[in-house]
Amino acid sequence: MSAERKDALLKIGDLAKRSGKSVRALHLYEEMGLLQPVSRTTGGFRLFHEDVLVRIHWIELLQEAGMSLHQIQELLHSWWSQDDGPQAMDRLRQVFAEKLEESRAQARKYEMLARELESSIQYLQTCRSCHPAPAISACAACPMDRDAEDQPALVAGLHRQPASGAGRVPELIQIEPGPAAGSPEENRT
Amino acid sequence: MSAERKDALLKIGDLAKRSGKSVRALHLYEEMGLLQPVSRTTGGFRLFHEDVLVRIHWIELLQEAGMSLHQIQELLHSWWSQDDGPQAMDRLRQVFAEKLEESRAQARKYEMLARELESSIQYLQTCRSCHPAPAISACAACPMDRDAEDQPALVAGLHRQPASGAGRVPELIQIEPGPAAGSPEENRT
DNA sequence: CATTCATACCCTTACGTATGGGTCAGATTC
DNA sequence: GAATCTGACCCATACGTAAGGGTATGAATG
Repeated sequence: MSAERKDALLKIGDLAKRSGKSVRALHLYEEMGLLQPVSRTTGGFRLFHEDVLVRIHWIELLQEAGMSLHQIQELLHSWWSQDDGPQAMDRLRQVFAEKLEESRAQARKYEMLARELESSIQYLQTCRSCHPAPAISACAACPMDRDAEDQPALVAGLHRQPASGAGRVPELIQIEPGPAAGSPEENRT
Repeated sequence: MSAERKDALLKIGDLAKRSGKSVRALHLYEEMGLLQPVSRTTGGFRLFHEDVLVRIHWIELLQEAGMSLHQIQELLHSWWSQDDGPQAMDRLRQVFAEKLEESRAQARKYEMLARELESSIQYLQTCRSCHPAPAISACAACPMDRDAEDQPALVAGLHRQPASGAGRVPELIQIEPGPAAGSPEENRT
C-alpha cells in the first residue's frame, strides 16, 4: 500500500523542506490566501495535501517573474471569481505575455552587466604587473591609465572622488548630528 | 567657456535629476558614507561636485549586480583602508568575478523563465477555440488536457487545488495523524 | 512669495527572528 | 494499561530588516 504515500498529509515542516521555503514563508502565503491546509489536527497543526507543492512552485515562478505576493493574490482571486473560463485564460495569457517581455529584458540586462564586469576584470588585470606595489592613493595617477575616460564605470566609481571619503576626507565640513559647535545654522525642530 | 560648467556645484535636486535618483536615495547614500557633498551653503544646502555622478552610477551597477548598499559600503571602506594598491585591485577583481558568475546565472534564470512563459502562453492558446465557454471550474476536467501532467507549472499552480480556498472545498473533516486514518506511517522527517 | 532644501517620521515587501506556550510520538516508568 | 518524560515540532503574535517612497514642517534661496 505504498501507493497511499501520495495521499499522506504534510505538516508545515515537511512542506517547508520539500518546497525549499521557510515555515514563515508558508505561514505568510496562507495568511494571504495563496495556500490553505486541507485540515488541522485537533491540536491545531496544519495538514497540507501534497498538491500544494505545485502551488508553491507556481508562486515561486511568478515571484521570479517580478510579481509581488499581493499581485499574485489578486491574480488568483480574479481567476477564481471569473465565470468564463476562456476569458480567464485570456487574461492570464496577457499577464504572461507582459512578463515574458520583462523577463527577456531582465535577461538582456544581466548579460550587459556581465559584459561590464568582464571588461572591468580585464582592466584590473593590468594591475597585477604593477611593481613595486604602490598605495591605492597613487593609483589615481596610474601611468597605465592613459585616459581616465577609458576606465570602466565599475572601476571609475571607486577612486577619483575628490571629496568623498570612506577613507580620508580633505578639509570638509563635518556634519554631525546634534548641536555641534561651529555650525552657524541651528535648524532643530 | 563652457569648460567652467564642469566645476559648477550641484544642489541635491540637480543631482537627483541628473542621476535619475531621488533626493531621498541620495540622502541615504550620504548617510551610509557612499557619497559626500563637497561643501554646504551657509544655510546648510548640500553642494556636490559633478564627479559624484560617476560614483552614483557605480553604486547603481553594483546594486544591479545584486549587492546591497551595506555591502557596497563595505567594499568602499575596505578599498580605502588598504595600503597595497594591486592587492586592493585583486580583491576587487575577485568580487567582480563572483558577480560575473551570478550575473550569468541570473541571465540564464530569466531565459528559462521566458521559455516557461512562452510554453504557458502556447498552452493557453488552445483555450481560445473552446466553445461554448465553460466555467473555470469546468476547466479542471478539460478534455483538451489529456495529461494533466503536461500542464506548464505556471498553469498547473492555478487550478487543481483540492482544498485551497479561492475555489471550493471538498468535504473534508478533521483528521488526526495517527492510527485513526489509513496508514500514515510515512510522515517522518 | 514660490521653489527648493533639511530633517524627521511613518509606510512598504517578503520575509527573519524571537517569545512563550502548546502538541506529537516514542520511550520509560509505575 | 496509564502516566510521565523528552525532544522535536508547532502555534500565534510581534517586532526587525533593506532600500527607499511619501509626506510634513520649517527654514533658505532666488
